[in-house]
Amino acid sequence: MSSTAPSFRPLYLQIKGLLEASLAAGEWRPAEAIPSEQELAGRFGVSQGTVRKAIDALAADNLVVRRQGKGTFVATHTEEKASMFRFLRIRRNDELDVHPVSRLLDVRRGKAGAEAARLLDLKPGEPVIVLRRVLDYDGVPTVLDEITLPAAAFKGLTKARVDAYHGSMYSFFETQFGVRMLKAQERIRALAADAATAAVLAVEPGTPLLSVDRVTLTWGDRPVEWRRGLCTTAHHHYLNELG
Amino acid sequence: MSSTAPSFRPLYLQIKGLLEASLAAGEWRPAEAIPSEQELAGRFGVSQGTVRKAIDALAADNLVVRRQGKGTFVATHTEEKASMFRFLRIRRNDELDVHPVSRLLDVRRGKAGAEAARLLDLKPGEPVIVLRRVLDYDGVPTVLDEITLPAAAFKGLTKARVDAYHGSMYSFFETQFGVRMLKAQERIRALAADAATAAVLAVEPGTPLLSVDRVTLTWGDRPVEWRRGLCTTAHHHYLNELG
DNA sequence: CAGTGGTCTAGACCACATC
DNA sequence: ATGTGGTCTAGACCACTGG
Repeated sequence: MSSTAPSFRPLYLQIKGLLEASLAAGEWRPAEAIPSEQELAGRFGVSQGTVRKAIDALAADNLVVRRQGKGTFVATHTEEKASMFRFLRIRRNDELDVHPVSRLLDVRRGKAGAEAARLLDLKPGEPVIVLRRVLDYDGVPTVLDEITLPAAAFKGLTKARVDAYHGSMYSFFETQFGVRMLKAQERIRALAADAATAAVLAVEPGTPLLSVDRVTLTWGDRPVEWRRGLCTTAHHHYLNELG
Repeated sequence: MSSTAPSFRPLYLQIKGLLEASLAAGEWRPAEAIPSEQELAGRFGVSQGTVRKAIDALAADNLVVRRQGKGTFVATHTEEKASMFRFLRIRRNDELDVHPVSRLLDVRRGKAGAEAARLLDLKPGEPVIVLRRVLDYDGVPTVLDEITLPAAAFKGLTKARVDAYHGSMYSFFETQFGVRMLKAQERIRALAADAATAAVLAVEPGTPLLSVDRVTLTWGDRPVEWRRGLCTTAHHHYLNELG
């Protein structure tokens, strides 16, 4: 049915690329259903099986969620109840899946330093927004996060708006600014707590902490968040499953 | 063609289970080709497409490697040139993919303590083997590993045999003892270097170190290795990609 | 009931490796 | 030339959801 492939990629990967482009362009909003496999097959002039393989690949990338009997939906950070742990790797040592409570300390505007510029692909001096917050696990301060965002993508972000929002940070970014976090890279080191950090986390200065540097990417592998988390590990740890 | 499904799982998952059982039983040796899709389809009385889906799932689990034009092969730790980084997450800060050199310090036999017994699913006091080694990156000692193994699964393991072997630890375990490492869980904490560790890693006592506790599983999710790695993070970090 | 995704089949053809 | 995995198709039927 289809015209012969112009490029040298399998047809289903070309279809996947087209669907990705539509997703990135916001043709279907988060949590919305995309057209049925039959309809897409007709639109692209390929068989349903080929569309199916394309959508399977999108689902494997967490871009889309299949629900039998209902349809295929654009993935969202808002309604990820169980899979919220995809971007939340800190666990209690006893493995209880307790959700932390976030306490926002402050929101500041400033200019990108050398490191922020490099990691966020900005020029030094471009405007950034820096959020600081503490994650409490069972009331115990455990993680101090410093979140650096390119101001251009988050116009109008204020402490009041964050405080007013109920839900995860990534749900906030997605619903309020249309910035969807797709994947991330984390680099982990150990360092000694400085005085200020020690005070916030209620530990002795010099206590070894986990330092988790995360760069988060959106469509087109564009970095849109740099986050440094400092974590006490007396009662918690960072969990990683190696498939 | 096939008799109707006796259990209530999709046919391709049942086929996958059968293939897994054959793999676990060693019906095909590591690096060996498994039968072709056509032959397996005939053997199980299903279509080739169904066998394909089963094998796709096995490949996604890293149990098997597909090679177009050649066949499908039992995965092995021996010939993983690029993907050796699947179980090696420590990188240089400048991102150069330098392979470390392993220096084996000693091999001791002992009895499982409470922690080893719990993690390896043994009774306290059952015999274990403990290897200690240092990983040098560019000649700089960076990681001190303490590897605890259930002695029952590694009969005849001696320092001389490890020293004589050329290749990765997991390749050694696989080829010499038939123990294949399939997946692992890592729990990461920060702690201060004690005097002995500091000496080995050439840092000051009290220096913050990354502590990586890994429990590695073989067929049937049976734990067969507990490894604690202590890592300096002045020039290296632990890398994790979040899909 | 109709519509969706999920499974299974059978067959055709393509791409790659080997002899 | 042959055999392998990889893609694509068309159609049948199953399982689930919701009116």
